[in-house]
Amino acid sequence: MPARKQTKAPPVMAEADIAIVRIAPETSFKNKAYEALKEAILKMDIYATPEQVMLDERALSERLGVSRTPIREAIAMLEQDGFVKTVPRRGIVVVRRTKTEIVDMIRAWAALESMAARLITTTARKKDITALRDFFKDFGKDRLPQDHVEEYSKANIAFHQALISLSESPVLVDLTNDLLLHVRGYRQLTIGRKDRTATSLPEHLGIIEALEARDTELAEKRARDHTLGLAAYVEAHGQELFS
Amino acid sequence: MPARKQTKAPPVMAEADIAIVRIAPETSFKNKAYEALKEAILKMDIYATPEQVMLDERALSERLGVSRTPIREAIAMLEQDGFVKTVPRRGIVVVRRTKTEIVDMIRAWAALESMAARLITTTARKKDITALRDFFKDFGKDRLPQDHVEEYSKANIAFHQALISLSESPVLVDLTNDLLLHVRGYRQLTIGRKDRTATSLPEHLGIIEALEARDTELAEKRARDHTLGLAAYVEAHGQELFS
DNA sequence: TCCTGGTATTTGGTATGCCAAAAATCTTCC
DNA sequence: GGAAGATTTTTGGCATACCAAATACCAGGA
Repeated sequence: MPARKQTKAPPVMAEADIAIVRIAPETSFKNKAYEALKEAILKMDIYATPEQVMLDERALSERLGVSRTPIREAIAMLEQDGFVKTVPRRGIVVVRRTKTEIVDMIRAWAALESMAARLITTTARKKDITALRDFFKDFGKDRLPQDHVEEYSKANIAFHQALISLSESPVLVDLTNDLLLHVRGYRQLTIGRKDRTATSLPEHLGIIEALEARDTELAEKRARDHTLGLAAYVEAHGQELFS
Repeated sequence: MPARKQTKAPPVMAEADIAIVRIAPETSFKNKAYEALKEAILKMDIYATPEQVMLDERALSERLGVSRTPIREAIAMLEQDGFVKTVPRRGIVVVRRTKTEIVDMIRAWAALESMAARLITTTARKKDITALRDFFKDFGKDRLPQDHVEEYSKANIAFHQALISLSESPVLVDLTNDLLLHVRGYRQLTIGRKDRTATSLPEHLGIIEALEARDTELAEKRARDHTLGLAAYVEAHGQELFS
């Protein structure tokens, strides 16, 4: 049996020199494809176009410069996430949610966030809670949220995510983020549009106050009612937002 | 170019005769593998063995009689579910949850279930709510739950799932089921063991009563507190249950 | 012109084979 | 006998080829 030639130079370097960077698993193509496709799907406004958006394995593999195999694995993952649905010999379709489904998701979000609020009152540090106000420091009497809907919407999302994070519950954080990704698919519904924006800020501050006061029940209720309010809003005014 | 021979007989049948059965997409190997592996993982007691359980793509493909491709796709899906974690050139390991993680999951479960309870008070039919009692009809003064822990545990799970279903919220149902699958991994913790079993039944009945009374706040509170009680129990007595 | 049979093409599903990194095993030299 | 080093084996990652079902497309006939 012929010996395999060795081209690798002997490692003469000194050990334990710099903090080992964990070698960076250099994400596989599968994961890269997953991230790329996920971002692409989230970026596009799937509710804007009349006909459903389809994906093509081969086209994607060419665009991303990899074979179909990792693409298919990425698609399988996206399907688990509910972003995509592959129909046997038809194609891969980007899932469009109905108004009912979105409302349903927002309710679940409300449930998770109210639990987060509950937990926060018992574990979070005062300064971290107070820091939540910073998300809205750019808004006030002289700069109304309803006059900067886009910007306020971003602050809104950031606030909610920061809030959940304070619960220090990975499960709540992950589940909520997943839901948020789906809900945010609706561009037009920038998380409570102009008319809701006005009441949004005071409610947020109310939540923060309850958290600071360590009033578990009140914080939970306010967090829940706030998000349920959004659900009700979408349910009532959602017609025009959906196809 | 040679013509492809046609073996299909011409369909001379009368249309609109029998209800077309939609052909049944005959789940792909990928999905079959997913289901099979998922069930296998849930069936095994991963917390019983000292060393972590590993899966081998090739071995699995042989066992299931399919190639590695569908197996890998199934693995990718299971990884999304959090049941499995594949380490690049090491292997595929069945994820073991820590006590903290389980407690965290139960809290999320509590959040979702309390929201379900809330919704139920406003939408469910009286008879459906009352039917929830049936799950415990085999237990009473003469047949205490704590004397039939295994059986009661099954009724327990069934009750909770039926409860959530009554909310008619697919999102709540799906999210809860996913969490349940992970939580149930702990065989030893048969969802509140003997000592908790005693208080479990009355609490369940309390939830049902609140639902029947359409007392939204109370139902929510009872549902939440009941499950949070389990979380607290696991957090307090979980040491001996985990490695 | 429009329908019809049928072929070509498209598309996801699956099987295989090879690669490189790691780990396991074996060699060899001190 | 032990340890460093080379080799084999294992294992997941990826590319490729082929299949069958579904569809698109096209020619021929009423």
